[in-house]
Amino acid sequence: MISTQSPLDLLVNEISLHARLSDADRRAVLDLPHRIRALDPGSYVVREGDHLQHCCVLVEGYAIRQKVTGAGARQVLALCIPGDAVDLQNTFLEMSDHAVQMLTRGTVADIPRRALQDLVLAHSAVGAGIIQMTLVESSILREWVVNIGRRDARERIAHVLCEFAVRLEQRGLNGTHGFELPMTQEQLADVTGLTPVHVNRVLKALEAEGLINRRRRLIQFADWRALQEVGDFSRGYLHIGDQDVIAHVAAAQ
Amino acid sequence: MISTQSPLDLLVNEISLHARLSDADRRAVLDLPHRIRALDPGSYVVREGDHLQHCCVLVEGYAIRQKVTGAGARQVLALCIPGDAVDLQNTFLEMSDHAVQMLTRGTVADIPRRALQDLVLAHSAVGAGIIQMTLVESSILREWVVNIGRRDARERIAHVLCEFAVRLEQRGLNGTHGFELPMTQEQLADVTGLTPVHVNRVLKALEAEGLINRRRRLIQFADWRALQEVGDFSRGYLHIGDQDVIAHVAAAQ
DNA sequence: CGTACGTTTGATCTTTCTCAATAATGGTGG
DNA sequence: CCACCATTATTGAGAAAGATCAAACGTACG
Repeated sequence: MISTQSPLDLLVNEISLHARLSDADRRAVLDLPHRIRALDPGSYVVREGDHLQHCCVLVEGYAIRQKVTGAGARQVLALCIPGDAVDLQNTFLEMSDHAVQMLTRGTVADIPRRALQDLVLAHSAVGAGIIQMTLVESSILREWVVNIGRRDARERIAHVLCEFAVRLEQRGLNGTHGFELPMTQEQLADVTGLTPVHVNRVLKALEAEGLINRRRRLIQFADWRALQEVGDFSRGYLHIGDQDVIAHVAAAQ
Repeated sequence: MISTQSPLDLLVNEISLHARLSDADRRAVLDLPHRIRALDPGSYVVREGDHLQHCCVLVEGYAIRQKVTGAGARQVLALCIPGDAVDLQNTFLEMSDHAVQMLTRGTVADIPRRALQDLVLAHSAVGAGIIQMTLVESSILREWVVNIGRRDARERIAHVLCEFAVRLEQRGLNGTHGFELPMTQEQLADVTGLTPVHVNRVLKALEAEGLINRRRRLIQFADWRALQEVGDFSRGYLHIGDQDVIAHVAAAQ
C-alpha cells in the first residue's frame, strides 16, 4: 500500500476493496487531477438534474443520496461514507437522476469526468474495480427494495441498522458493537419509507426488547445476533471480500 | 449495423443503445462463445446463491429478478426484457445475490464469464457500454425504491405501468398506447410491494377513472398523459438516449 | 368437461399515518 | 456562564390505507 497524504488515498483504498491494483494503477489514481471542496451539513454535493463535468469522491463526512417525489416526499437511496465515489452516474450518464446531500460537515474531491474516463480506459484493473463497485451498489439497492417492499417497520429498521453497522465496520468506522447513527430520526424515516413518528416508536420498542441501547444518536447493539434475525439481515448482498473475482482479470493484464 | 442471425445480435443492439461501437467491437461481441438454452415459464435462469461460470443474456421472452425474504415474501426487483444481460453480477461478483425467473417461455444465451471479462478488457467501448448499462439499471432501482417507499398504491401501479410501457416501446415491443402485461396480478403485487387483492382493486379503480382499459392482461392506455401524472412518472431516470456521453470515449480509442 | 390457476368481490382487522402537543437537546449571542 | 431559540425527539388519540381471510367466478388447458 502506497502511503501519501492525498485525499485520493481513500479512493484507492475503496477501489482496492474491489480489485487488486498494481502500483502503477494506484499511482494513476493518486495522480488524478482534483480539487478539494469543503461542505456544510445540509449542502448539496449534486442536485437532481445537474449536468456535472466532474465526479465527486466523498473524503470526509457522511452524505445521503435522495430523490423527492412530485408530491414532495423524500426518499433516501443510499448512505454515502468516506471513500464513496458519489456520482459515477455523472461520469457516464448525461444527467444526475438524484441528489446527494451532506449529512455532516465534510469534504469532497472533484475529479474532472474526462480524467476519470481516461483513467478507466488506460487502467483496466481500475475499470474492473469501478464496475464491481457499481454492481455492489446495485446489490444494496435491490436489498433496499426488498426491505421497503416486503418487511414491516420493525424489520426494516433493524435491517438498516445492521447494514449501516457492517458497512461502517468494513471501513474501520465504529462497528457492530455500536455506532453513531449519522442522521436524524426523520432522515431514518426517509431511508425506510416510514414516518418519523413511527420510526421513533419502533426504536423505542427495539430498545424495550433489549436489542439495542440508545443515548442520543449513539446506537449500542445489546444483542447483535438477535437484531440481525429480526432484520432478516445477512451480509451476503454487501459482497464484502468479492474482489478475488476480478483479481485474475487484473493479472491477465 | 451488421446483420446476422446470431442471438447475440440482441446484445449488440443493447450495448449500442449505450455506447457507439465500431465494427470490430460489434464483431467481437458477435463472436463471443455461447450456448443457447430454452426455458419454460417459471423456470429459473439463476438462483440466489448460485456461483455461476457464465453470464446469461435473455434472447426471447420475459423474466423477472426477485428476492425472497426470510419470512417467505417475494419482491420483484426488475422486469427483464430481451437483450438484457441478465446477470452481469455473476460475471464480476462471487455469488448471485438474487434469482432470475422466466415469466414466459423463452431462450437465453450463456456466455462464459471469462470470455465476457476478456472482451470488456480488449474492447473498452464495450466496457463503457456495460458500465453505462449497469448505471442505468441502478437508476431504475433507485426509482423503484422511491416508488415503493414514498408513493401510495395507486401512484405505484400507475408508475410501474408507465415504466414498462416506455421500456418496451424503446425496444420496439408494444408501446405507450397499450401493451400486454407480461405477469399476473400477483406478480405485479410483488413488483409494487402490495397484496394481489389490493392490486386488483387499484387496477379496477384506474379503469373506472378512465385511465386504462383492460382485457385480460392487455392494458390499453385510455389517457396516457393522465396516467403519467398519477404515477408521477417522468422518463428521465431511464436515461434513454444517453449514449452520447460515451461516444467521445469510444472515439478517443 | 373438469381441474388448476388467476381474477374479482366482500367483510373485517392491523399497521402505519396524521394531527397535535409537549419535552429534550444543542447551539448561539449576550 | 446563562437564557433563548431552533431543531429533534417523544407521546397520545384518532383516521386511513392496505392487509388478511374467505369465497365465488372465469377462463385456459389437458
